[in-house]
Amino acid sequence: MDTKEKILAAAEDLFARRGFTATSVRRLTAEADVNLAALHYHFGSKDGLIEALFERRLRPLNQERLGLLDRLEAQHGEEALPLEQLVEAFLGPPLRLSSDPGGELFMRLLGRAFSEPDEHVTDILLAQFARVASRFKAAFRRSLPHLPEEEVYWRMHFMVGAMAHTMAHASRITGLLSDTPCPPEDPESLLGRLVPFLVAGLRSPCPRSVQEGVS
Amino acid sequence: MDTKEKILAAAEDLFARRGFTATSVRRLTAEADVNLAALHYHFGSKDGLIEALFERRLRPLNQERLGLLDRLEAQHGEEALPLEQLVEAFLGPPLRLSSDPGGELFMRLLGRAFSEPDEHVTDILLAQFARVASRFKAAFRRSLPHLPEEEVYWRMHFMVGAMAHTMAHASRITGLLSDTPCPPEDPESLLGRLVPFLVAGLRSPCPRSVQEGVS
DNA sequence: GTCTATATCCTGATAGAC
DNA sequence: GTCTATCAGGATATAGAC
Repeated sequence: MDTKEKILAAAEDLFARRGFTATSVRRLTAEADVNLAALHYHFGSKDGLIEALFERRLRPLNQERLGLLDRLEAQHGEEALPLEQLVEAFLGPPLRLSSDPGGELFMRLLGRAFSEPDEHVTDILLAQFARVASRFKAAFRRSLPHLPEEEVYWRMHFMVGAMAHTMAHASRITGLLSDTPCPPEDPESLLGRLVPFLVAGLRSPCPRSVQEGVS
Repeated sequence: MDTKEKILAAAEDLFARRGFTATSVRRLTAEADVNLAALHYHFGSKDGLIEALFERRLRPLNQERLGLLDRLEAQHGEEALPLEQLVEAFLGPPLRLSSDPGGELFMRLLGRAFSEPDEHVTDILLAQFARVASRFKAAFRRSLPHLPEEEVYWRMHFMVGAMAHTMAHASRITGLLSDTPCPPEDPESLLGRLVPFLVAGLRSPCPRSVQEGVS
C-alpha cells in the first residue's frame, strides 16, 4: 500500500470515528504511519484530502445509481418506473457500501456528512450529488403522479433522512434504541426493511392539509 | 440578559452554525460579549457548557412528550393508542421547537446531534432520552401488534432518521433538493406532511423477508 | 518523494488582582 | 462575579536538506 492510500485509509477511519474537525493531521499521519509533510505533498491541505476522499468513493457510487436508473428507464420506456425499484436504485448502492473493504467506515462518514455544519464538506456533497439528485427527482415525480411537486420533494427529503441516519449508525440500531440486543444487519436484509417502509410512506395518499387550495 | 444567558444564547447560535469542535470558547465569548474567564466560572469547561445547553432545552421537551403520552394512555386505557396520535406526541414537541425564541437554532443543533461523533454529546443525548425512549418503545409495540419486536425498533429508527434530518435542516428542504424554490414551512404544515408519511410506513405489512422463520 | 525542523497562530484552561 | 495576563500544548502549513 503506497503512501497516498495509507493516508486515505487512515483518514476514512479517523474522520468516521471522530469527525473532521476533531481529527488533526498529526494524529492522522501518525495513524497512517506516514510523515506529516507527506499529507501536504500529496493532497495540498487537509481540505484537499477531504475532497479526494469523497471523490474516490462517491464517483463510482453515483455512477452506479445512474446506471441502475438508465437500465430501469430502458426497460420501462415512457411509463413511470415501479416505485420499489426506483427506491432500490437510490438506496441500494450507498447501503451496500459496507460490502467493500473499508466501505463501512465511509458509509458512516457519508451518513453523517448529510448534517455536517462544515461548508467545505457540504459543498463537496452538493457537487457530487447534483446530477443524481436531478435525475432521481424527475423519476420520482413520474412515479408519484398523485402528488404535487413539493410533496414529492418533501417525501424524498424524509427518505434521505431515514437513509442517512441508518448509514451513520452503520446497519445497527443505536442511540435511543440500543439497549435491546440487536445485532448489525447485512445490507440486503436492511434494504428488506427500509425499502418497504419508505415505499409505503412515499405512496400514501396526499394529506388533505397540504393539497393545493387547502390551508 | 445576564452573563450566563448571554453565553448560552451565543453557544446555541455558534454550535448550531459551525459545530461543537469548530467553535472555540474564545470566539464564543467574543460573540456573547462576555469575558473568556466567565465561561469557565459559570460552566467549568466547554463540555460543561454543552451539557447545560442540552439540559436546559431537552428537559422540558421530554417532559412534554411524556405528558402527551400520559394523556393518551389515560384516554385509551388498556387499548393500543392510535398510531397517528402516538407519532404526533413523539415528533410534535421537537418539531415545534422553532416556535420558541432561539428554538430554531437548538432544533438544528439537536437534529445534528443524532449523528454526532463526539462521545460527550452522545452520552448527554442518551441520558436525556432514556426514559422517553423506553416509554415510547412500549407504546409503539402495542400500537403495531402485527410486527415483530425488532421490526418495530427498526421502523422507529427510520422515523428518528427522518425527524432528525428534517430538524437539522430547519423546516426547509436543503442540500440535494434545494435548487427548487421551496420556502421554509411552519411546524404545523411540516407535521402535516411528515406524520402521514411515517404513519403509512410504520403501519405497512411486515415484509416477508424479515418475518421470523424466513431467511 | 520523504524527511526534520520550524514558523505562526489558535486551543482550553487558570492564577490572581480587583 | 469580572477582568488581564499567561500557561502549556496543539493546530495547519511550509522551507529546505536529502
